[in-house]
Order: sequence, then C-alpha cells, then structure tokens
Amino acid sequence: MRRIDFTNTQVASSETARDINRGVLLNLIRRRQPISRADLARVSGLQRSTVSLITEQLIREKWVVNGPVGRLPRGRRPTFLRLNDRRAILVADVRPTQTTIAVADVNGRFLSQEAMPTPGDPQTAATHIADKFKHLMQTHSGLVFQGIGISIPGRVDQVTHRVMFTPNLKWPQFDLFDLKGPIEKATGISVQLENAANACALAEVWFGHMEKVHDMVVVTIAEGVGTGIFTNGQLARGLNGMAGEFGHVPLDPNGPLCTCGGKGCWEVYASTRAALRYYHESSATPYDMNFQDLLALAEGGDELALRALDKMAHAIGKGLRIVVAGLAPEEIVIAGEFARLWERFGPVIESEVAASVLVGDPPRVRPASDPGVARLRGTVAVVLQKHFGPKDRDAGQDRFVSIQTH
Amino acid sequence: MRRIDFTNTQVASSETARDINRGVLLNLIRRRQPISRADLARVSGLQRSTVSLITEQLIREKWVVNGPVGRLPRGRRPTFLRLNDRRAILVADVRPTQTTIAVADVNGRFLSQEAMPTPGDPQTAATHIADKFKHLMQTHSGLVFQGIGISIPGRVDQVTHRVMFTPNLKWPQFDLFDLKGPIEKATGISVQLENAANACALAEVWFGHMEKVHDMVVVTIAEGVGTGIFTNGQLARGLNGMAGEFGHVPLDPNGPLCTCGGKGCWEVYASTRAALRYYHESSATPYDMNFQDLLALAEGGDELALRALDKMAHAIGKGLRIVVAGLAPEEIVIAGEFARLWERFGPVIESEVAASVLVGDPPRVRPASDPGVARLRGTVAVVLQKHFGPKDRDAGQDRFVSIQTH
DNA sequence: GTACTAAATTCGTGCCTCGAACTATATGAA
DNA sequence: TTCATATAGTTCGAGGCACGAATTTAGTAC
Repeated sequence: MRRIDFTNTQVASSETARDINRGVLLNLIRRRQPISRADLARVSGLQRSTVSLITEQLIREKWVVNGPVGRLPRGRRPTFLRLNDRRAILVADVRPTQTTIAVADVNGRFLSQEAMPTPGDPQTAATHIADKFKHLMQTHSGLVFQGIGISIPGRVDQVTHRVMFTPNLKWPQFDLFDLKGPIEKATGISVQLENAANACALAEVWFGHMEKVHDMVVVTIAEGVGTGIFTNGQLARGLNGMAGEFGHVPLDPNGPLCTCGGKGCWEVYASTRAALRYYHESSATPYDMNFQDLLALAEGGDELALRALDKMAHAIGKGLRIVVAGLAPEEIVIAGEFARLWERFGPVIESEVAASVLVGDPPRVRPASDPGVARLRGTVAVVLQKHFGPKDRDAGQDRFVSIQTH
Repeated sequence: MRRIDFTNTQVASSETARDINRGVLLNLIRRRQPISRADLARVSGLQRSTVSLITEQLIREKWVVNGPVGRLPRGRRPTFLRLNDRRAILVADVRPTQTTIAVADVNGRFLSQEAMPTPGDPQTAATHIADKFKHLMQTHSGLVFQGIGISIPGRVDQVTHRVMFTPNLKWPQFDLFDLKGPIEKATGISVQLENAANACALAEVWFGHMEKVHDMVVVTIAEGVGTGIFTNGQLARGLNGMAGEFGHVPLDPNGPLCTCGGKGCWEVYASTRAALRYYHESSATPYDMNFQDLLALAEGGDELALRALDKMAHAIGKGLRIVVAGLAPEEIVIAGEFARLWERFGPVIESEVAASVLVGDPPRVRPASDPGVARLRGTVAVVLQKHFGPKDRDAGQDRFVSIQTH
C-alpha cells in the first residue's frame, strides 16, 4: 500500500494570475496613491481593461476607494484611487519598561497612541493590553480592524507562535506563556507577534523609500541590540525564529557578562545600557538615570555624555563589521533613540563600517526613516503583510512530498 | 512631458500559470524520476489532463523523455517519465593549486572528469579551460550542452559578472579580468561563475536529501573558509555578491595576519592552512606537505596530526557560533576534504555549535552529501538553476518604477 | 458646435486549468 | 473466453483570466 503525505506542491490554478496581479495593483495603489487606473496600467504594464476589472474587485473587497477626480490639460478626467483608510490595525510595542498601544490605518498613519508601564508578568500584560485594545475599538467604532500586531524585544517562533528568547524583558516564564491566544480571545481579532528588529525592517520596506531594497539589515539599539535581516525580499527568520541575534555574538570572549549568559556580546558594548555604564564609569552621577537623560545631556553638550555615546557608536560599528562581512547588505538601518544624534555619531559608525568592507561598495548606513515610530509602524507592517504581502508562495524550489511505501 | 522608466512590475499573464506548473512538474520529475503522469498528478495536485498537456510540452522541449513502462497489480501500465540525460553541462572547479573539469548530465552524474594544475594567471586559465571544454564537447558529441558553470574560491558579482574577492587565488588583477567572456566566445556556450561555497549550497539543495530546507549554511573548508548562505529558498548573495564572507570575521582582533589584510579572521584558525600551521608548530617535519598528507597521517593515527586537526575542528566550531547566533540555520553543512574524518571531528564541531545556541533546537550539523564532488556538483546546479529554477520572479514585494516628470 | 485628447469600459479571442467522460490496457473471476 | 474491475492516459466543453481593438465617456481648445 502506498500512502501520500499530501503537503501539496504549490501549483498555479486559473485564478493564480488574478491573485498575483491583484497583489501588484494593491501594492502600487498603496505606494502611489492617489493614482488613476490609466496610470496603474502604465506603471504595471497591464492592460487598461485588466486594471479596470481588478480595481473594481478591490473596491468591492473594500480595500480601495474611489478618490478625488484629477485634472489634465486635455481629455477625460481620471478618477484617482486610494486605499480605504477605514481599515485599521491595532498595535502594541512592548519594551522592558514601557508599552505603547496605538491605532493605525493601512497607510501606517497613527490615529491614536498612548503609553503605559509594562506590567511585571505576561498574564497581567495580556489582560491590560487586551483591555486597551477593546477600549480603542470602542472609541474608533467607525473603523474596521484588520488585525493586531505586537512587537516584543525577543524572538518569536512563527510556526508555533511561541516566544523563544527575551533576555531583556524580565517576564517570568514568558516562553511558556501564550500571549497571542488570550488577546485574540478577548478582542476577537487575530494577533501577530514579532520581534522588534524584524518589525523595524518591515517598516523600512513597507513605509520607507521607494526603491526596492534587496538586502537590508536593521539594527535596533535599545536595552539590547537586535538585528532584523531582510534578504531575497523577505525576512530571514531562521530556526525557531532565532535569526538576527547578532547582538549575542561575542566580540571579546573575556568581556563582561551578558544577560544571555554569554560573555562580551556585542550588546554588552553597544546597547543603551552600555552607554549608561560608560557614563557612570566616568562620572559620579547618582545611578537613577536613563538613556533619555543621557541623550539630553549629550544634546546639551555634556562632554562625558558625548564621550560615552561615542564609545557606544564605535561599539555599534565594530559589531556591524560582522554583519557586513557575513551578509554584505546593501543598506544598514539604525533604529532606536540613539539615532536622534545621527549628525554627530552617524559618521563614526559609517567609517567603522566602511573600514570593514573587504572589497566593493560599502553599504549605505542611515538612521531609521522615522525613528520615533519605527517599531510601532513596523508592527503595522507585520499585520499588513498578511493581507498585502505575498501569499507565502514558495520562492521557487518546490516543496516536496514524501511517499511512504508500506 | 512625462517619461516612464519601464522597469516593469512583475505581473502575471495568461501564460504564467503554465510557466509555474511547468516548473513544478519539471522539478518533480527531476527528483522522483522515473515517475508516471498519474503519480505526477497525485503528487502535484494538478489534474491528470493538465499533467498530460504539460509533460507533452516538456517532451517537445526535449527536457523529458518517455522511459520504461511500469507494472501494476491491475490496470493499464504507466509510462514512466525521466529527464533527458543527453542534456549535459560543462563544469570547472578552480582551486588555488588544481582545477577540475568535468561533464555532467542534468541529474548531476559525471560522465567524465579530469584535473589540471591551475594556471598562474587568468588569461592562461581562460584559454586552457576553454580548450578543455572544446575538447570535451568533441568527445561527447552525442550530448546537447546547456551551459558552463565555473566555481572559484572567491566572490562574484552576479550583476556585472565580475570577480570581486579572491584572497586565496593568487591571480594577478583577476578582478579586472573577464573570465566569463573569453570562455563563452571560445565555446559558444553561456558561462555562469559562482563562489564555491555558494555552489556547494546549491548542490545540497538540488541533489541532497528530499526534505525542503528553508535555511541552511554551507561552510567550505579549504585553503580558505567560505560560507554559502541559503535563506528563504534562495542563495543570499548580498551587495556585489559579497555575502558569506564569515571566514573574514575576526575572532581575535590581535590574531595572526590574514590573506585579506585583516587580523585573526576565522579563516586564519579554521582553514586547511591553519591545520598545517598547527602541525608544523608542533613537529619538525619539512615544510613541503599538503593537507592531504596531514589527513593521511591522521587516518594512520599520527598523534600530532590528530591534535592539529582537533584544534582546527574547535576553530571551525567557534566560528560557527557567529553563524548560528546571526542566522540560526536549520542545518549547517561542512564541505571540504576535512569532512572525510567526520566520525572523529564531527562531534567536536557539533558540541561547539550546540553550546552556542541561545535557546531552542540546535541546528543539524553534517558533512556534505558527497564531499568528493560537492563543489563540482554544485557548479552543475548553478547552471541547472537557470533552467529549472524560479524565473527570477520577485519574491513578493513589487519592483517599483520611477516616473520622471519633466 | 467641432476637433481633439485622454480615461475608462465593452467585448471578442486565446491561453490555461478543471473535471467529467472516454479510451487503452492490464488482472482475475465466472 | 468473457466480463467486471481497476488504473493510466486522452479528449473535450466550461469557466477564469489577460489581451487588445473598438467604443463610450468626459473633458479642453478653438
């Protein structure tokens, strides 16, 4: 007897072409709105007739709405299309001390945003966050909510939706707790969990500049150092979602102890905690000071603060050498409040990176497009990706099937 | 006036479905040959009628031929399909001291294989290799040659087809020399250049085990240490094709000088050269000895040789920590002659890797499927990929267009 | 009003997959 | 030998989809 394990190969049906083109047009509208059907046809290369049919479908599906009418020197006026911004997304960005909750539309514009202290354990956090969400759903009753995105300072296995690794978030037994389930149950909306650095990477791709970036690495500098790797047009997630933990690569095997248990990790030298440590080592300030304060001091010209941040910038650059050698991204994006002082410290990082390029062009190094909301906006992108992104179509290689012969 | 830069978005036409399904079936036939049309339908999920039409097309295109007729307990006998193995590929594997030239069929089976010393400069190499190829084309006149693949110990920019970085191959001004052009001109066949580690990665994916691997890293241990990164179903090539140079990440910034100009690179500790150095440091053997000799000594039980290789294995494992933390591949494959002593040194690497996993499952670590021909067979895959692989369809994100308004 | 222009829609054609019906070819029981 | 049954492979009509020419719609210029 012969049984077949029917994990099907990804074949195309007669509707596949429509699926693909629908996605192409939806994304073109998203990036170029307001845009007329005629322009869509020109830009996409599809026939005007095809564009009309597909946009009609998108309007029926309520993703797109007819917008204002344009004006041309001659001829019939075009009707512009734009995304239906009554479709909205709920997002939360969980950080060790503070959690931000927001409502965004499909364009990544925030309609409401508030902060709360991060609860001390995941159970309480789940209830508090869910409550906030429910409240926001009531106060924004005109909107249709598409999904919930939550970014955390840790790695998430996207198969099991379990949290794998959160060295900087001191929640007891978080890895055993299901954050997604309770919030979905309380709100009735599907929840996506994602690592903050990965979220930032998606933010750049979805809301950043127009040109297509093929290989990019985002580095989030906060209490820890995280990287989000975007390659071949997708996030590299790795086994159990653990890809991107360059922050825990040791730069010096004899260095200070890290929260991960290792020694001399990049994060130990390049995180905001490291900068505070540098500062405290060189001054006699009392210990209750946070990174915001340090930045403020530096912006005010405090020499010791500047020196601490300079040390941090060098450490960031040093760790980036590994990323550059290993992945050779086209672009490196630095996210986190540290990027506020880009003018001062960007060049430090840039020169360190340029020195590490073995041969060829150095990667662009730049701060996140909108550092203040990078993480939140990325979390919006996490949810949008489910609707606008590729339908998890296999990137070429077929998925194979095992035939068991009995 | 408005001009449009018509780098078109990738839209689907009415033929797209056929394109996709043709690829799926071609690859299914490749991996499961001999296979009947009925089985193809079952495995792929396509209708039998559709399978018949597409296989007819593949037979017309001469990719597939009708093979033997099967035998079943009941019913009409199935005609098995298999790849047309008269389609062949010419490959060369260039290494610092020796170059291997071979003819392979589309199944990666070698029909002929020979070695020659690697010439001292790229010009001579191009003529010699082209001559060998032309000769092989004559002696195998029954075959239809699909392409030429050449693997080199260096990185290749797949956009410009220029060689970027070959620290271990002492060819003068190789980066200014066009290896592809002259050989194409001499043979009339299109040439693909690829880094040896990338080639090995493709070999594993194309000719390795059946299960689909999503994230894999191949480490080639030879005169240098190279890595080939396979993520999201594709090779990660990076800017100028430079991705994968983990071999030049410094493990110790004060270590010995590397051929790349840096200090204390992984390669300095983990290459075959390193093992020879370790051996020579501990014995008084004359200096004209190569890695093959060292392996032979170790296989014969020489204590000093074993110790040198053990040190090398530890260094390999230590560098893999970076790869594991940064990419969390499902699988790490070790290629190169070193893998011959896997029984002895595999566990050393494995335990080092397992210790570096922050959380979750450790990656599988294993030697290359067929270490002796890994590089050559991978080079075959480089060429096959052009015919069997995805049609460089964008993995989701659309490619944008810039409209210049004058 | 007429000429012209551009946007958007309509409609016939061809490609493609689907699925039912049909043909071809085998085994085994009556 | 004949017929039921089972499996492989083909044929053919239906429906989804993109294409592209023709048509309709709606504006400007004169």
